[in-house]
Amino acid sequence: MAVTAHKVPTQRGRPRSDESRQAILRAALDLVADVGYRDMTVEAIAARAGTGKQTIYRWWRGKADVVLDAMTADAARKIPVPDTGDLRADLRTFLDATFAAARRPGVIPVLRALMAEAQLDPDFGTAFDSGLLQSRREALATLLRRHPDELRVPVATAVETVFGVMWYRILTRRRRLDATLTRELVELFVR
Amino acid sequence: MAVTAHKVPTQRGRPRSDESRQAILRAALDLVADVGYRDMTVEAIAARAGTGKQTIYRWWRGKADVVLDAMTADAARKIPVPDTGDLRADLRTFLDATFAAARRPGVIPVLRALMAEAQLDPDFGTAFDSGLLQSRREALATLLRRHPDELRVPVATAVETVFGVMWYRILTRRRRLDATLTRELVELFVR
Amino acid sequence: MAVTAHKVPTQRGRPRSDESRQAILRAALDLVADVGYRDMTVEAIAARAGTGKQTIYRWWRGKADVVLDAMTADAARKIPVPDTGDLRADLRTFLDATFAAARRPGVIPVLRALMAEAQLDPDFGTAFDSGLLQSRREALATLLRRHPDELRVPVATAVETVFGVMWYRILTRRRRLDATLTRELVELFVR
Amino acid sequence: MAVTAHKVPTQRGRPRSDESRQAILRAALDLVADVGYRDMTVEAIAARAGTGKQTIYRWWRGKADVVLDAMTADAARKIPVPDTGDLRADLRTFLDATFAAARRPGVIPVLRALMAEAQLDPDFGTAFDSGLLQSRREALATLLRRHPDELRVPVATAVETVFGVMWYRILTRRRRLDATLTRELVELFVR
DNA sequence: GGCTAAACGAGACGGTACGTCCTGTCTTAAA
DNA sequence: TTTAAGACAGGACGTACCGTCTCGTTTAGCC
Repeated sequence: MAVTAHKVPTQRGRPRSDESRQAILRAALDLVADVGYRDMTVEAIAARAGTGKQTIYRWWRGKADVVLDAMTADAARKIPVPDTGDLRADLRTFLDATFAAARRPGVIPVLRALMAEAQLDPDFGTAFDSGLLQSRREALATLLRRHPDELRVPVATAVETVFGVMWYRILTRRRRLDATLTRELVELFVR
Repeated sequence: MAVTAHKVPTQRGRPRSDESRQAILRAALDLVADVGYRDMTVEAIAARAGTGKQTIYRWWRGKADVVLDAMTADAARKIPVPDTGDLRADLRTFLDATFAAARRPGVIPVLRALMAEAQLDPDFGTAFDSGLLQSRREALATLLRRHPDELRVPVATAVETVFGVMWYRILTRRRRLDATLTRELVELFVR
Repeated sequence: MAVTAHKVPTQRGRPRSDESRQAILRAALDLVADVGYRDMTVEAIAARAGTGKQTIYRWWRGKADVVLDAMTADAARKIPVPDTGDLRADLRTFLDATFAAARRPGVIPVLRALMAEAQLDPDFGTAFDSGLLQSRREALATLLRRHPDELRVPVATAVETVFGVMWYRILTRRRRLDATLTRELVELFVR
Repeated sequence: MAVTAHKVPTQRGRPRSDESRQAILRAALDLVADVGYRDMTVEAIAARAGTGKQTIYRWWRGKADVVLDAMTADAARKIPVPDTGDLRADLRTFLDATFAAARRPGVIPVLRALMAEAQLDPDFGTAFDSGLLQSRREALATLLRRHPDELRVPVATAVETVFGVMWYRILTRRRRLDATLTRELVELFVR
């Protein structure tokens, strides 16, 4: 077989600095915690990261994109979809893990900021929904679809309701996402 | 001696112009519809209303406050809390009316903007939650508390879940708030 | 002779408050001293005088007018034009008195403010020149005109030169207006 | 080793735009002529120059500074100090040139504005006096100091008196600065 | 090792809105 | 009719960021 190198144009010029990239993501998360998302500016991110503003605009579309990237990059957020054959147990496991992830320090302010930005910037809203939100919905839907007969409502409705109450508590800073809520939701949805 | 000496401090100076007030509220709603909440500025509200900026800042804390006021002032938003003794019927009536109010033209963009602002501005968030949101929760809670034994979950959880799924659909611009959702929710919560 | 009241139309309504008038003039002078003419506002004058802004605008055209009024009202500023027959003596007396008046506390800042305003506001400039400045020039001209032959330059030039050096020192906050200057000027102009 | 290690700190960032600088100075002079110094705003300068307001505030302290810069930058204002050995001739030459410079179109309104601002803003006053005014005084003092015995008054007094009458005519918009005044002043000061 | 090219930091740029301040006018009740 | 009070439309202030640009510098692959 012929070896055609024509497809990789061997990038020229100085490569992207991963050091800067990480400093920016780190600075963004720090600033959300320090001054809040609203008062965090691209200039402040650049200043704290020790980079130029242009470096941020070169790789992201704005501060919302940076924060979303920082959040997504956090690999520890992976939540497994259990499959023991027992819907109640699987659902309980999934919800406990989901809520635990949201309770990790610093996560809720970021989620609130991202959801807010999604309302204000249509493009970001689309990206946010079809990215982070959709992946969560898919995970839960996959779990629920294995036992459709045991549910009191269609899978799609169940998914929106579960994440609905979760986001409602996050956005209104009301009650915690804890085991009690898990128990109540399991009881609610499973026949 | 008779009671009523309770000081009416004889207002001094030129009274507030109700004409300006209404022009401002109107301009704000128009602008949300025209350019979106994010791109609406206090300057633009003042310009369209034919007032000075100072008149806005004198009576409101910022554009979010104006929009909230404009929305709240709309008296047609009153949703009655039915009490026929039949939980399913009452709940169905209440949800249908609630969803219908939300579906009125121009309402959803405003709700999205207010919820976004509530995330970005802590003070506004508090005002928004303990105002508009709380009044809705109270209404539904009042309805549900009449039949605690027929619910699968505590009243508080039911309330948050119902408004959770409603807001989730609003914020993610997903499926409509319609009779189907009403039916599913009634089935879900009522034993 | 008959007493006909027809010429005094017996003014109706509340008479002008002289108390307010004096409070305003006083407040204006105080404020020039406290914060400087530039940072003195009509609002501040009204506030310090305990009057409404309208009362100021009803009787004066702006803060410059108030200050000019306050300065002019100060009757102690009257400078006599001596006439002993001795030009040198008369001139010396006049200049000493003129310089002494200018040296009184608080006078120079006010003069500087008025001359500045005269540059910025053409109307005020005209009023200022044909009022305060002109009366001073007339006084000196009257004095000098009695001895035209003893002067090295025409009266008009002498007048402008004398007040020129006086104002130059005032406006540039340079050397004091004192007896040395008087002596030098007398020597300069009188043959 | 050779001397010259004296750190030229390798300028960083985008260099100042000389195009913008000149556009701003030009716009300022135009506006003084068009609407007068008082009604000229920084915003209008920026608008006419096609720059941002920040660019003005980055390099000048306000409109007075800009106008002073524009006036000073005009190199044609250089007035030589003649030295023929003949005081009367030298003085006449100097004064004629000085007055001619002041009579150039557009100059007097600017001078009046600057002197006014010098009264209102203490910092600007200091800068103005120790800059433009001082350099003029020095020039004339240099000329006069060569012939102290021929003067009727001390050099310092003569200087202040000459510029005094000049400024008095400028500020009161009275008689022109012309050859007649030159002749009279020479006659006045030179023994 | 020199050359080309992209990314980098720095920071000035044109622009926009901010929230404040003051102007001069007005509208009220009280004197 | 004037007064104190204070709201009003208007408009400039000086600041803060936006997103873009233009510098000199750095770091890579290629010849």
